[in-house]
Amino acid sequence: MSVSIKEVANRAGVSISTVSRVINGSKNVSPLLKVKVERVIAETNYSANSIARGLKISKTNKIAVIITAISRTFFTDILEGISKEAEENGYSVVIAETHDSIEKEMYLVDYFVSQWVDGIILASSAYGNDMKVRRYLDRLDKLNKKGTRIPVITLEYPINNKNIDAVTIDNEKAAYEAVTYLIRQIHCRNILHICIPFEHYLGQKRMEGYRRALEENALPFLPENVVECDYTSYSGYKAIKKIAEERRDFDGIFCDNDQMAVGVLKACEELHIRIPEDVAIMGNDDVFVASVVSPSLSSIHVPKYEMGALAMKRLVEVLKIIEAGQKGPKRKVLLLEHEIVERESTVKNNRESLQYLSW
Amino acid sequence: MSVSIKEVANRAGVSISTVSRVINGSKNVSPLLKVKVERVIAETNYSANSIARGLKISKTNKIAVIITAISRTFFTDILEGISKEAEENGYSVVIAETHDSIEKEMYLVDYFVSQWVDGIILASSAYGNDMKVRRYLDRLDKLNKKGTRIPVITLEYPINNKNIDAVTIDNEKAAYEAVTYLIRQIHCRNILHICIPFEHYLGQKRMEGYRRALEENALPFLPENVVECDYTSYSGYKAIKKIAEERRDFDGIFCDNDQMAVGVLKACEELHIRIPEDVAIMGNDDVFVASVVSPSLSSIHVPKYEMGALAMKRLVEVLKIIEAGQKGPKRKVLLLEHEIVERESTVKNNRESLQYLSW
DNA sequence: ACCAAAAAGGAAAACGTTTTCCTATTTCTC
DNA sequence: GAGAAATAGGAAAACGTTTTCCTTTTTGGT
Repeated sequence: MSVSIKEVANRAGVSISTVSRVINGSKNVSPLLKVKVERVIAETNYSANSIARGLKISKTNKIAVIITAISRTFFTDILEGISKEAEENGYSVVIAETHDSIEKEMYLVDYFVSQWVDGIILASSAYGNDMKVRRYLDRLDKLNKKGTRIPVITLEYPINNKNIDAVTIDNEKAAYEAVTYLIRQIHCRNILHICIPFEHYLGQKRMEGYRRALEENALPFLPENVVECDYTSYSGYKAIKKIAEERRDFDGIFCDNDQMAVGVLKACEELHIRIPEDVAIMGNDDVFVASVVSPSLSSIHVPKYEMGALAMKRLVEVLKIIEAGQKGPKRKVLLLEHEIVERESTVKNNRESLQYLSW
Repeated sequence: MSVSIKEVANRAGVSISTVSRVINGSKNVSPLLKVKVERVIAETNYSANSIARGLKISKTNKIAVIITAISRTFFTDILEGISKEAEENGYSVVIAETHDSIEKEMYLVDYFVSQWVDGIILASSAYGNDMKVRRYLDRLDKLNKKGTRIPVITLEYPINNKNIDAVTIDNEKAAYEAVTYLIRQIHCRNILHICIPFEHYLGQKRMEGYRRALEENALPFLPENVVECDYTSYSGYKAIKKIAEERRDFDGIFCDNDQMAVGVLKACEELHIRIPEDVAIMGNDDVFVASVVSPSLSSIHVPKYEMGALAMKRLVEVLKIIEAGQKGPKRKVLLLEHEIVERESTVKNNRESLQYLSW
């Protein structure tokens, strides 16, 4: 057992209160005693027990981060951003995975609340509008309200609740721009859309963008050109194989994430479809793998690191306001800029220097 | 603020003790009161404050995992293994990154100790034998000793301390087998070794394996065939570019990790070196990227998920023993089996089905 | 029916802090 | 130099639990 404040007080010949005051830099302790106490602290290597302190002051300096899975590469940069910013502000970060289960997500929120985390960063899987989801959103809402408020902020997209902060990009616009790029720059006329599940908010937004781009460029929207997949590379791979079997024509593919795009790439390779000559491919997210595969993958760059850092920054900001006793600030949805990154899957021989590869 | 045990006791018309007994399933509470209390708990949504409980029973059910960086893909499967096993045993996991700084690592250990984590899983960067490292190892050692012991277990390789548990593979043997495979199966005669830093324990072991394989197959060990790199793809890329510039001959490359191997792959592509016809390449770790790049990368498969799960299992085991009041068990070094995975970078057209790709 | 033993359940101490409340001492002000 | 004001610093309450130590009630054996 490590040494307690009592022990330090005894050794320094002062009261517990004085030691506490020294630790916390409060007023009303003379230089003499201060030095004495500090010496004892140094030689005993004492460090205040944060459990006990947490109990007393109802603050744990812990932020919970709930994501779907660590293995989803999309999150790695986000996590780096979060943890760097957290560290700078004296917070520590607890990461948990939902594996896309909304039950798990609900459980985790409750769990972390019982653990007295100071705030929650959430990449939610809660979409749809059924009873369960509504109740869950209500619960989140309550956390966000006055009283001992635990602020929540969501990543990727604004959750379906008008009170919860979010940091995100404009997903509709990103999809729109990607497809427009394929049409205008690469001159595709027949573009497949490899989707994440439709019911998901992100899925819908990207679908809207895809559609709008076609319409504005006077291209027909063909339902059979849209394939609902499930995030994994294999689902993208299968989709292309199936379409090829049906001998359908296409000259461009827009994938909702890079992971599926990699599967698409593999399928094309096996089918001896030349990329980008026969078919141009756009991914989404610009995960590090995109620049590592061959041909390297054009994608929509999402500022993931910034997204994480910003989420944490906002949380700290809100926490400060709450701590100051004021009521929580109005909701904010922070919109970050995305950007199209051209690589070999849309432009021949467009090789980038490995030097700038962060991996 | 959520409802406290006192509130529950009041509402149920019983004492705090009784509520506590119900929560913890202790003896000596009549069915009647039990039901009453349970009802109140259900309707108030009460859940015991784990901070207070932690303070009382000196157990937080938290395990700290200290790794170098989340972005190092090697750890993702490990983390999955850890978190699954942790969850099954009622532990939650806190992840922190050292970014290869030993100071940071030391700080984190102290931090987590002050946070009263129940145990620590550590992918240490502490190697070498200077004063600082020795002091640090001493400190770890003390944690592991009797008293309120906090068990520590290291990943990847046994840390230089004879008392700390580890779960690892036989790194020397793995390197030996990889190089032997290049010599015997692929008939390479001139094998480069792209290394992680020599001073690192792992670097040394792999070097030994490389050397032994050459010797046992009567091939000369040429110092200029060994290049010390720094984990990143770019360092591997540069190494090959430089060697090519010097117009040196080689027909096989063994890389200490897949990340550098990917850089090597890129360099070869730019140099119009055909893989595997001109040069065969072996990576190490079998990170998911290995099966995603083209040509796909042969590698040494390290059972990462199992590694994480096993580390956690062992920790739980030790924790149980300690909790039972017995003195900590003898040190254990758990050795897992690695395996050579052949892909296109050593065998032409050796394509694997995407179906089994976990990504 | 009586007594011992077992079971039930409450009061209060303890965990390691922070902080309020108080008293004693020092420092000003005139 | 006297009184007020400011400063130092200790004792104790409080945070939300678990658990020990009791006292009271129930059970069971004869």
